[in-house]
Amino acid sequence: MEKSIKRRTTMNRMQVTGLELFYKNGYYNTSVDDILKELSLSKGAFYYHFDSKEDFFIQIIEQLVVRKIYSMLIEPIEGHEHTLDLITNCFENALETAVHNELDYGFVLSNFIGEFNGRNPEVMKHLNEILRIWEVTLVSAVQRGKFNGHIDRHVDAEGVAVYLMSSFIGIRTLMVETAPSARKYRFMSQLRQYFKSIEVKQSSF
Amino acid sequence: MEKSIKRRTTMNRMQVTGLELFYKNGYYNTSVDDILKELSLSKGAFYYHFDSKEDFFIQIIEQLVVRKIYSMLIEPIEGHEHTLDLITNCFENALETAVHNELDYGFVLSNFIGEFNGRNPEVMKHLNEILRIWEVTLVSAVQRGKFNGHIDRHVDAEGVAVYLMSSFIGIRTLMVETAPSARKYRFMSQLRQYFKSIEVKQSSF
DNA sequence: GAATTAACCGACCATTGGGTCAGTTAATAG
DNA sequence: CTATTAACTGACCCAATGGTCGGTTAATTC
Repeated sequence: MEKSIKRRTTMNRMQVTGLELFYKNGYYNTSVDDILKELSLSKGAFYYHFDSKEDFFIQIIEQLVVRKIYSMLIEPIEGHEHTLDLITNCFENALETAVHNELDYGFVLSNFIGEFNGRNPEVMKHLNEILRIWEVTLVSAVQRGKFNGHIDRHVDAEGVAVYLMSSFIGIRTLMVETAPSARKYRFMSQLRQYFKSIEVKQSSF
Repeated sequence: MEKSIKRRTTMNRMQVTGLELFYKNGYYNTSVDDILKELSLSKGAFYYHFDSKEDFFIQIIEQLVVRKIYSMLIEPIEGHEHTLDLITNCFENALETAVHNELDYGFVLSNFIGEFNGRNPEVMKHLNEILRIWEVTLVSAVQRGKFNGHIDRHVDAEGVAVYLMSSFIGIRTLMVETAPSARKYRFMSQLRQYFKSIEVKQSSF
């Protein structure tokens, strides 16, 4: 019976609140006390469960962020036919949560990359790992599309993946402050436009 | 003789070093002392010239960041003909500095947006202002292209602008850690692909 | 060359933040 | 019922940080 229910519950409460605050205020701008105050818990409780603030954060990434990103950005793309439709829907859904100002894991990702890049290699290792998996997923999705005859066979799958990741990360940054809904709509239109340009032309005669 | 030479020189030195460190370590993770140590100057000197750390930062944005972004991302686009070529070249150049790990103002921008969003409205005001100008520049560039007959007249200029900004901000984030040169190359290829899809088809008969 | 002032020094202050630890409480085992 | 242990408390430590202020130095002015 490794790790009792109570222990797990408390750790999870801390992680959930921690992620919320880290997302809102940034890692370096959120103190352990801030999180504890929110939960009416003490310093002792925190350091009983976690080794350090950094250890705490890495566990948040592994427990919460990775899983959520998997279910939002990875799994939905691992379907079979009509790759580009899958990706379109996936982005559509992921951005919709952003419109409603929910805790959005796509942005959490690019946010944290910005904050830790060049400062904390340990944390970056974990964030890069997520990016890598996302990239691999997209690349093989595109290759599948080429194989299935939906995507032009001259298309560079790696290129498409990088372009998709870029635009997604970027639109998430842009949606944070100004007119998220309008920007989402415009973004999705252009994404479809771009997709049309790499599709196999059905009737070009 | 408002603001003597000496004053200006010292302030500028502080700002340049400040931006460097803010870029490298983030705003909240860079102390005033860090900057001062670099320059062998004292606390007194700093608070003689600036009201606060925040005031200091805002002046950096206005003096250094805004101007640099103007010259890198705004002015090069304000040419006349062949809009899409202008934008392509502009992005190409801007990303090239990133490859060489130079202090890159495009990324500075998205970096700081991530750090200040929802935390410091005063600073965000300035950052959003830059984004707004960039957006306006891109929108009118596209409209010019439509007018000149280089861009398909059905194209949504605002949409293209948002899409371009997104992808640029995103690729800058992605280029920071992994294979910047390869990613830049792939990105530019896909950008050209996308541009082809909104160009006026020269010979569609 | 005395007076004024711009530019700068560095000791000091209050607060914050990560982390420690001796001790308390509550559940569980024997 | 007692002993043990898991879970948690909160006072304390210490280094760092933004900011203050009285004082010094060097350039300018008269």
